[in-house]
This record gives sequence, structure tokens and C-alpha cells, in this order.
Amino acid sequence: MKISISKENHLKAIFHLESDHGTVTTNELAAALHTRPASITDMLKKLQKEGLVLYERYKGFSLSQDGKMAAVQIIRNHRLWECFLVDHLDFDWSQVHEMAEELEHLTSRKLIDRLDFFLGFPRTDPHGDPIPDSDGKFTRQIAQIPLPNLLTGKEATVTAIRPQTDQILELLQHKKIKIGTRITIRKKFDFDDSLEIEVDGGASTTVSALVAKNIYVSVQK
Amino acid sequence: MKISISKENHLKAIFHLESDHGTVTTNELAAALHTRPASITDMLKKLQKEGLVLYERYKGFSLSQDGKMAAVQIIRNHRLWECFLVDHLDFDWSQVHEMAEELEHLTSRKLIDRLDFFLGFPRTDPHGDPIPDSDGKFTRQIAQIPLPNLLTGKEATVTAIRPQTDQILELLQHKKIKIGTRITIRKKFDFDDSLEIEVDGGASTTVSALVAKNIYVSVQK
DNA sequence: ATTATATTTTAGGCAAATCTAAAAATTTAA
DNA sequence: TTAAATTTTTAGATTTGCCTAAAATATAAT
Repeated sequence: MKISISKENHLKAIFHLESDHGTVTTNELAAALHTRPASITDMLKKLQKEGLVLYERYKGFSLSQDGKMAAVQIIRNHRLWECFLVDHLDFDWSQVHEMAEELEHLTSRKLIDRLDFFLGFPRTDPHGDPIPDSDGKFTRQIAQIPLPNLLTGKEATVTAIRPQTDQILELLQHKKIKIGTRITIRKKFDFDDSLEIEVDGGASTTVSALVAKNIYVSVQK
Repeated sequence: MKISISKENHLKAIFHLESDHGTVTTNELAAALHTRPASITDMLKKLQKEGLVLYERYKGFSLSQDGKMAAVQIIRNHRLWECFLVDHLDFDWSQVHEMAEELEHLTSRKLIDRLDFFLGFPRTDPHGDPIPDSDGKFTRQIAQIPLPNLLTGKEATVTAIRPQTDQILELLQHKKIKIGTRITIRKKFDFDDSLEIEVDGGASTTVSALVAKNIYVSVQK
């Protein structure tokens, strides 16, 4: 009944790709897992036998209900451990992903539930991604929009940075922007789509279109 | 250069058996790891090739300097995670071993060092076993003696319970004895070697020879 | 609609970590 | 000190997860 780490990684990758594109192909999955299409086919057959994916050769595949549950559990583990690493061990959010990739595979359900309690039942991880509860349910997230879509003059809260790279982290750290920061757009420049923004009701800076596109905000909350 | 989990477990088991008996045999190691002697021989050859054990067929084996370092690192990980589970996630010391068996294999050195800091650099784990520092050094432990060896009337601190089973934990919990508890022997009964002891300067109880033998105390500190 | 291209699968192999059964070496005991 | 018992090792398989190269199928393009 125990799912191997490699299988867990396959389920997780399928889940993420399904969420993004709605559908997944063998090649995509192979790329996501840094493995070869042939290996994916092998694994798919095993996962099907265990009832974790629905698979028909040459036709495509998708997670079964059980497979989805397993994937969500891993994602929960991953995100909770990221919270622990950032909030209590004082790591930067850009450093924690790899460590969480290992921690997410720990098998004790009780451990993760106690960790959840210890952390105070956080609803999002340090990157702004939602954390499902112990039953695998994602509580509805507040609506997030890319910063360029925010109306000028309307204040909003930064809820996520995506994708997160060391480079954008460095830039945003310098500009004192992180999750929870309040931002108001003061001016949009059509020339290069850069934005002049006010940060936490204080100083103004300018961010390029590229940076702005990676910042997600919410007007509610 | 990365050591597999299975190899780490072999090194750790050799380390523990060497500490106990001074020497280890193929059969003992197989028993400790719930595996077969033939598998031990296989693994030993691999570990030798990697310079982690000194091995001559039919002659015996022991950890090399590198092997010892690796083993100590795992033990450090294991004991620090046990501290975390007991001190922060509120598990009983009898429950944490299995979880720590998984956590000990995490590969990030930085993670474990930050955990050490977070925990306040504990010198012993919840079972009273010493935790080596980041360089693998065990700081000299205060002398521990089995409770029956303690002189009557001399106060001492409980430093370890060994071996720890759910049953003895239950008994000691009921008698309010744990690591850190102060104990004084009031009377030794030669008839069955049971002891009448005073717990934390308060009430007295009696413990059987079997229980007493499993309690280790230190008069210093 | 047929060919060309791209995707997916099969076939056959490899390395790690285990196993069983049998052989070899060592140790113990008569 | 040789025979018996024990320990350890070898030989040969198995499972898991991956690989490459070639074949099968599906999709796109003329």
C-alpha cells in the first residue's frame, strides 16, 4: 500500500501539469521529471495497475481519484514544510524548495498533522500557494490577479510571486516587496508597460513589465 | 559521493554495534538490519569500495574514519529530529523513533544545523543519548550509572532510560519519573533487589529491580 | 488521402539492493 | 587434531526504476 518516492513524484507532477494545462502528455511529464518518455510509459503502467492513474496506451492518461488524493497529500506536506523552514528555521523562500522536495515524502500522517497545528494551520505557503487541509480540501482562495491587471489607484496585497527565481527574489527584496506587501499602482507607462507603484503606503518605485507580470495581488482581504 | 539510505543505515548499525561490543559480525549486523547475512556481505563489499568500511573476507570488518563520520552525522540528525518532535510537536519519546528514522536521512547539512540552532543546541535527545555537534564531536557526557548502583541517600538526576519500551514508559509516567527527575534511594531490599526511592524530594515509591536496572542516573550536575 | 513528422510504446539492458541455496572458511569440541 | 557445527561468502534470481534504440501509432501537411 505504500507508494514509492518516485511514484509520488510522478503523481505530483501529473497533478501540477493537469492543473496547468488540463491535460498531460508523456513527453511533458518526462520533461517535468527529467526523465525519458519510455520511462514514463513504464511507470504509467505500474501506476495504472495500482489504480492511481487512468491510462490507455496511445490515448493519454489522468489521475484517478486515489491518485489525486495521494498527490494532494504530498503537496500539503511540501507546503507545510516550506512554512516551517521559512517561519521557524529562517530560510529564504527561494532556498526551501529542494529541502521540501525531500521532506514531502515522509510517511507519517500524524507528523504532518501535528506540524500543521504547530504552524497554526497556515493557508498558504511562503510562495503564496494554497495548502490543502488534512482531508485534502483546498479552502477557496481569494482571487489573485497579475499586477498589471490591477486598476490604477486601487490598493492590493501581494499574494504570490510566480515563477520564483533567485533573481526576481533579489530584485523584490531590494524593493522591499514580498507576500503581504500592500501595493498601489500610481502610473502605467504604455511605452514599455512599466509601472510606477507605491509600496506599503510609502515610497514609490518603478517595476518593469516583466517583473510586474510575475507579481500576483488580491484586492480583497 | 552521496550515500544511499540503505548504506547509511548499514553504517549507523555498524557504529552502534561497535560501540556496544567493540566488534561486529556479519550475523549480528544482519539481525540488526532485519536482513540476511548474504546481503550484508554484498553491501560490505560496496562500502569497502567506497572507503567507508575496512573489510577482509572471513576476517571481519569495521568502520573507516570516513564511515564513522558519516554514521555520526546520521545519529546527529536522528537525535536532533527527535528533540524537535518531542519538544515542539509534543510527541512522546516512545513514538518518535520511527519518524526520526526517516528524517535522519535528509541530505541538507544546512537544514540540520539550523534545526540545531532552533532547538537551542541540545546536548542530549529525549532518551538521554548524547547529540554530537556539527563537526561530529560528542562533548564529554557526565557519568551515568544504573540506578541500582547509586548509593543510598545520595541524590541523583535521571539521565536516560534504556532500553525504552512503551511499557516502561507507561510505568514511569505513572510514577512521575522522567529525564531530569531527581531521585534518592531510601532503602534497598535485598530480598528482591527492589528499591524504595524518593522522587523530586517528594513522595516515595518502590520500583522493582527490573525497572531500576533500566534507569540511568548521574550524581553530578 | 497519402506521406511526413512527432509522439508513444515495446524490447532488451543495466545497476542497486535484496533474496535463497549451496559452497567455502573458520571455530569449536570430542 | 580431525570431525562437527557455525559463520561467511559465492552464485544465481528477483524487483524497481531507469536507460537506448527501434517499432507502432497518431497527428499534421501537402
